[in-house]
Amino acid sequence: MLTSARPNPILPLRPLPTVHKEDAGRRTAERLRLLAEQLQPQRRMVHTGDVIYQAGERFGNLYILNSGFFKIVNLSADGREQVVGLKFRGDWLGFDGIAGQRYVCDAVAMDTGEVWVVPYESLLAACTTHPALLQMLHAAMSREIAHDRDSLMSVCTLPADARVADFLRYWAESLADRGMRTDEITLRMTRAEIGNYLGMTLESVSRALSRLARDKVIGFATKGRREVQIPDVGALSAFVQRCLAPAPAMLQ
Amino acid sequence: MLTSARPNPILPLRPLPTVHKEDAGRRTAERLRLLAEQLQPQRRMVHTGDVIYQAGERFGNLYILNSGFFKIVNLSADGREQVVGLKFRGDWLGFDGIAGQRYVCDAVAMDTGEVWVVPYESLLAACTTHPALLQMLHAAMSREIAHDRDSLMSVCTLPADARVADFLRYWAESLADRGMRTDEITLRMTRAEIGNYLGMTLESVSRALSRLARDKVIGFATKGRREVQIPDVGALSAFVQRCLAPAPAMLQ
DNA sequence: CGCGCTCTTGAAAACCGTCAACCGCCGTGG
DNA sequence: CCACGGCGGTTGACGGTTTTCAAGAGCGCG
Repeated sequence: MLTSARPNPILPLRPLPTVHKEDAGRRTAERLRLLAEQLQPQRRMVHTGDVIYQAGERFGNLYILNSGFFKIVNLSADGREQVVGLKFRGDWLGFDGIAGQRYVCDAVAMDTGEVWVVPYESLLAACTTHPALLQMLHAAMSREIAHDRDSLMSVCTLPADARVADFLRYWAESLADRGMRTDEITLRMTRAEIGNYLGMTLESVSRALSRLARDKVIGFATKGRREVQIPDVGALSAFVQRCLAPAPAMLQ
Repeated sequence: MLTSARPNPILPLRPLPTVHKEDAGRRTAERLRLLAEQLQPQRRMVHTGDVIYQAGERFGNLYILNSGFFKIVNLSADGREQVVGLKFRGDWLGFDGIAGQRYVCDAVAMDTGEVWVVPYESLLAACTTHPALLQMLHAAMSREIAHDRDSLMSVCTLPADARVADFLRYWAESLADRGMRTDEITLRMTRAEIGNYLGMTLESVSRALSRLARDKVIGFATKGRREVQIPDVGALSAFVQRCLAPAPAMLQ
C-alpha cells in the first residue's frame, strides 16, 4: 500500500450528502440569487463556441455560470490542447487567472447560456462587507480543486470503458445536483471532445458507448447519438465497479 | 481542432517569467516570512510517513509547508488510492476540505520537514485586516487549480516515457523556483508511487528512467537509483517534444 | 444531390501492463 | 561473521487493451 501509516485500513465511506431530490435545484438557485443580489453582476448571453476568456489574456474578471454549459480548454506551449474541465449552472470560471494575472485556459460555451461577469477587485470589496460571499468563493475554489483531483484519479486508474461510464455518471450527477433531469441527457460534446477530456481516442469512446448500450446501462434516443438515456445512474457506477473487478467470482 | 472560434491560430507563448536564479528562492522565502509574521502559526515538525490530515477528517486548518515534501493521496469509495499532488516549500495544503468541511485527501510527509498550522477561521479574520494575505491565499488556490489541470493534460496527452520526463522536469522546476539545486535531485518516491502519480506501472517508470539515462538526458548517481542527475532541465523538455514528434524528419 | 462532419465498426499494430526472474541493499538474527 | 528474507529496482517475454488506419453509414446543409 502507498500510505503505510494509515490507522484505519478501511476508511469509513464519507457520509452521503443525502440531499433530497426536491432540494437539489433549490440550493444552487438560492446561492445564485444571493450572488446576484450582492454583486449585481453584469449579465452576458453566450452562444455555442463563444469564448469568454482565453489563455494569455489579462485576468480581471471571474464569471459565474447562470445557465448553459462550458468547457475549459488547457493549452500547452507546444500546441497540445485538452479539455480539462466542464462547467455547469452555478459554477465559477476564471480562477486559474488569479495567480499569474493572466488566464491560462480557454473557456468556451457549449450551448447558449448566460454568464455573470464579476470583476475580481469588486468581488473582493464586496467580500469584506459580506463574509458569506467569501465563503462561497472559497467553497467554489475548493470544490474545483477536489474535483480536478477526482478527474485525475479517474484518468489514471480506470480502463477506457469505465472512464466513459464515469464521465456519464459525473455529467448526470452534475445535472441532478442542479435539479435537472438525468434520465435523458444530451451530450454537448462530440466523441472527439469526450475522448480528449478522458485521455482516449474518439473511436474508443464510441466503442465504450456501444458496449454500455449493449449492456443496457444506457440507451440511445430514437434519433441522433447525442442524446443518451440513463434509466439508472447507479447502473453506471456498478458498471465502473465491474470493470475494476477482473475475476467475476466464477460461480462458486 | 477543438476550439473553432480561436482568433489567433498559434498562441503567442506565454511571456517567460524570466525570474533570475538568485531571486528564485528569495520570493518564496519572502512570502513565508510575511505569512509567519502576520499569522504567527503553530509550527509542527513532521517525519516521513506522518499524516497531517486524512480523508474524512473534519476540516479546520490549512497548512503551509515550510520545509520538506508532501504527497496528496486521493481515495475513492471503492478503495482505489492515488497520488494526485506533490507539495513543496511554500505550498499550502488542505484547500480540498473547505467546501465540504471535511478533507477528501490524505496529506502524507515524504521527508522530515516543518508545517505551519493555520486555523481557517483565524486566517479569514487576519485577511480582513491584511488584504495582502487574502491575495496570497487566492493565488495559492489559483496556482493549485492551474497545476492540477496541467497534470491532467500530461497524463492525457503524453506517452509513458514523456510523462516521466515531464515529471522530472516539474520536480526540478519546483526546486528551482524555491532556490534549490536541480543538477542532482533525490526522488522521495518509489517507482511504484511515481507510477501511481503518473497513471502507469512501476515497471514502465523504471524502463522510462532507463531510457532517459541511456539517452544521457538524466544520470544516476554512483550509489542508489533514488538520486537523479539532471545536467540540463531543458533536455527533459526536449525529450518530451521528441516523444510527441513521431516522424523525425527522415533525412530529407 | 453532393459535400462535410460525426459516428460506427473492423482489422492490424503499437504501446503498455502483467508475470516472472534476478540483482543489490539492508537489517535481523542465527 | 554470514545467512537469510524483505524491499526496491531492473529487465525480458508475453499478452491484452487501446490506438491507428481504413471503410462505410447517417445526417444536416447549401
